[in-house]
Amino acid sequence: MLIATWNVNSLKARLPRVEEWLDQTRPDVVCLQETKLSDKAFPALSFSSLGYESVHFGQGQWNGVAILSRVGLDDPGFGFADGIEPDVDARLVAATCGGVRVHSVYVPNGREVGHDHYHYKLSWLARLRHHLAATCSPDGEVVVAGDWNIIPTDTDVWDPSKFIGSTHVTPEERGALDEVKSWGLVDTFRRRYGDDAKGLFSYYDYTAGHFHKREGMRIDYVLSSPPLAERSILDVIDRNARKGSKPSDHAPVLAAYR
DNA sequence: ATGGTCGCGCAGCGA
Repeated sequence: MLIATWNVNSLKARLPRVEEWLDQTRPDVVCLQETKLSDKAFPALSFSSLGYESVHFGQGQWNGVAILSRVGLDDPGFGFADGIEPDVDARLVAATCGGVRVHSVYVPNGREVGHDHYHYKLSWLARLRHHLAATCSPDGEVVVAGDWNIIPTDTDVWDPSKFIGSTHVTPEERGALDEVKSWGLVDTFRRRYGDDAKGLFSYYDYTAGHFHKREGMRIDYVLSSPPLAERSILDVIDRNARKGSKPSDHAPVLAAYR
């Protein structure tokens, strides 16, 4: 089972690159973020012609998440199921694919430390943990994959000194991520490569040649429940997909299980 | 050179 996550930064702008990549890579399941499409505009036919069932949760213009699967796609879930008021944004969609409960997440950016959007980010992560606890068990096969907008450790960014006082690295954000992980999710990528493996990034700002200078951050990851993490056989970031014409600013991240 | 790029949608915000 090969599962991928990719923030495509507009599926409308990225569809040719996504189709090419699906054809070449043939993952079993793909979590997409930032489709920036309404559900009506989601190109389900493009994916079905490549052999993928799909589910999309969008709002148009901003956000929007999807799951593609060629190993079945059942019991779709849209947003939080915590019985509180609905999330204002389309940032979470779930489905069962090949026996795995898969979640595609687009964690709020936070904008600035202390900003309303920063508090929204922290509460969103707390709601995600509650959502997981209410809808599935870490004793089962669970994947939560997406754009987390959090740099888990200083190893996951090219120059931590550039991020002092900014979002993505604060103890509050890292603590909120740790709370989600402590429900029962493993970052198999970091476990595989160890804390001394540097320069492995999933996101590079479009500006100022950051990609070519390898100035990026690892903010996209596939987290796995322990039974799946035990069967992990591969974790890679597809850097090639960040190259060429009209790339997303994020690279796809892939995880495989035996 | 004190910015640098995208995508949205058509000004300026968000990332």
